[in-house]
Amino acid sequence: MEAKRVRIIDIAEELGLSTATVSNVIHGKTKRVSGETVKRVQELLEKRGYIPDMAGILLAQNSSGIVGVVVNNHEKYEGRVLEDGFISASLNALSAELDKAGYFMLVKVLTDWSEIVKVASMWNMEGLVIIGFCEQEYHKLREKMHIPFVVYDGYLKETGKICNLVIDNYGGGFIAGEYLRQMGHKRVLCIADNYICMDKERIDGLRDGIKDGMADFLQIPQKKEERDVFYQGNLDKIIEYTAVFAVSDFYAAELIYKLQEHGLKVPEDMSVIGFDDSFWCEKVYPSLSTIRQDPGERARLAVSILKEMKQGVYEKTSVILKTSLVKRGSVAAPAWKDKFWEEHTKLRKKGYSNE
Amino acid sequence: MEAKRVRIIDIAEELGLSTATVSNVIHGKTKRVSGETVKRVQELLEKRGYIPDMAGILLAQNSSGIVGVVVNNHEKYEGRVLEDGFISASLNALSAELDKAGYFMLVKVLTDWSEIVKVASMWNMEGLVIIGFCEQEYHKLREKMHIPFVVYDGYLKETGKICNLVIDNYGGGFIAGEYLRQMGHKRVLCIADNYICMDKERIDGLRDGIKDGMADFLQIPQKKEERDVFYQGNLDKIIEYTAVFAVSDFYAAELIYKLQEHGLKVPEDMSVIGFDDSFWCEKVYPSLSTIRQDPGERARLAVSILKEMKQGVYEKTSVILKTSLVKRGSVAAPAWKDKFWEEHTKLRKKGYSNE
DNA sequence: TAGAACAGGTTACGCGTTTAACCTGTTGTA
DNA sequence: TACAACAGGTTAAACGCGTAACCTGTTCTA
Repeated sequence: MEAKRVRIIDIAEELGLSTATVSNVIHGKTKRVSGETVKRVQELLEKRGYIPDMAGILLAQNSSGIVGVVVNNHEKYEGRVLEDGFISASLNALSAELDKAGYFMLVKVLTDWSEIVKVASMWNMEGLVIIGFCEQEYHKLREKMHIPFVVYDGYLKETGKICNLVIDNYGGGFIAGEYLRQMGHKRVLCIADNYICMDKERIDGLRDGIKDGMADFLQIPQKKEERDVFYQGNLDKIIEYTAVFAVSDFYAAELIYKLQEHGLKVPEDMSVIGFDDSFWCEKVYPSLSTIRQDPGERARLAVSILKEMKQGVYEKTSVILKTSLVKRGSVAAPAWKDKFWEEHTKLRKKGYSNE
Repeated sequence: MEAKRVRIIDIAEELGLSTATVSNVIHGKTKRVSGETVKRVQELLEKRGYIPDMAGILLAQNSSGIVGVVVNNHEKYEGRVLEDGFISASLNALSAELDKAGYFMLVKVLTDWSEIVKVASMWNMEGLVIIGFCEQEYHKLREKMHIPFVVYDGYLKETGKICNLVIDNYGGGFIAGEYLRQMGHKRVLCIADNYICMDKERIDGLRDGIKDGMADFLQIPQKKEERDVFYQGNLDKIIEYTAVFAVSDFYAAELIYKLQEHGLKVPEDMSVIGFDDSFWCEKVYPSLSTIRQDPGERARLAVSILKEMKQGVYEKTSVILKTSLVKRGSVAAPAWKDKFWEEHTKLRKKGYSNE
């Protein structure tokens, strides 16, 4: 079990060389070493199964090759944050990109924002990807932190010096609205769990996309049980609309559930469109139409920007990432409701005026 | 940006002490240090914001506090392995448990099994959790690897010395079968992408659970496009059964999609039960009945066993984890099909005998 | 023929922390 | 009185690696 590990010095001694030469061969600095020696060293490294010890490397060159991925343990995930569609997709993409770039990925789910500096510093991380901390004082963090970091979907009052990879929330909302309008919807509802940051922008986009149509907003609770209660009391209101734009696939799926539970069909009786394009969107029935964000592109950007920052290029501005529309099965033309609704409204107005 | 980091020696010098004393205070070895000094040191550590440097710790005590989580990049996930319901749930639970135990989690998605030793060794990891490598020669790994590891769902010919946390596949299949039988099903189909390891045991369990009922097996392709083609040709066969047990929620959801796409209702026309209890099972409609495995329990076990192994207790035997039945909306009694089928069979037999 | 250039190395040190071994002065014990 | 025990430290070595600076001998050049 406890096989003694092979060190550079072991290789060097066995060949009657110095550690420096072996190190040079390992790092391809082969100008100073004869081809013959290079070959001998490489062969023995292979034969003995030399594996570098990060402890030494860390100490000697003061960088670890670790990139930290820090995820906000927001209570709305109820302790299951890494299972969320968007988060797990981001993690998956980051894992692939970091691997490709030769970095290691250390994942840390944090409840306490202030721990970030500590973790990054103790490991001498190459960089940090910060996910899910929307409204934070990133400029204060920049001062405390002496390594590069990029932020996913930060909501910054002042930009500059902070690299923020933010999804085009307005645009996403807009194309959702435009699509719904094209499909013939005139009364659309947006459901979201808050009215700040990203959600506000998505709603604004939706309103502009739907143009002369109507786009209302309904705030739903963040906790599952509260949402269940909420839907009991508010489904009536919701079904007065012909389409719902949910700010996440998660909420979209839940709404579809509630609707179908009450005997309503999607998309026949109600169109629903989500946001994110989670893994399971195409597995469920009706498959979920959604506004896609591309985790792969964002991860590629994140890693390449971290690299550039490492080179000293700190003036990286933030990037706004484009969304795209994914048409699936949960959106259709409003079949009958609009006509019904016109009638209903007439009747109701009559009723009122008659009273 | 480049604030000089505070080292033990800085603290020591400022107080006119040796680094050893400061180190002792940090590690609570306070027998050799006066209460007065302890207090002074602690206060200065706090004031200067001392953060330990893992490089030094790693070098000095030859252990990193890192636990690696290694995930098999199986092609069936098509590059999205960390988005899988079971995998992401495991990761989430492991993240929480490792954090609680004071470990760091380094996530590595591996295509090449043999890289495991290298990664573990170069970081002097405390331990390893190996996920998704079903049939591998873990005994050979044990010889090469000089740190503890636990395996998720390994399929080992010889047990002993390897700690394998394996789900009770037979039991899971059994309770699925039992439940379907209780609901009145007599002709059940199991769909799986292979007929080895876990899947075989689940099918065996299903057969015993369904008792005198019939449980057939159908192998589906691992690649999405091939499955699409497959379903086109085989949906007819599938709907001759009254219930389907899928070996993953993923496959269950996909089947439900295919069924509903063809105008069949779940559970009215066909009952479907999955395996895993993924995040989205309760979000979709019909919500997915499934055999639950508890990622939290497994993660707790994994971490506590790794700790024990670190103490030298290597004789940890494997653990078989119990599953549980989660009744949701995708299973119901077979309403009409059985009767229809009896008629159909009679007619067919007649037809044959007459020929 | 001086000395520059270069090939092919070696030596020495730094990095931050832990820990075994050592030191010194004081008090307790037989 | 001798010396053990202990409090409260200090010192120095060790850990594995990378690298700047240095060294030696040979060949090329003016």
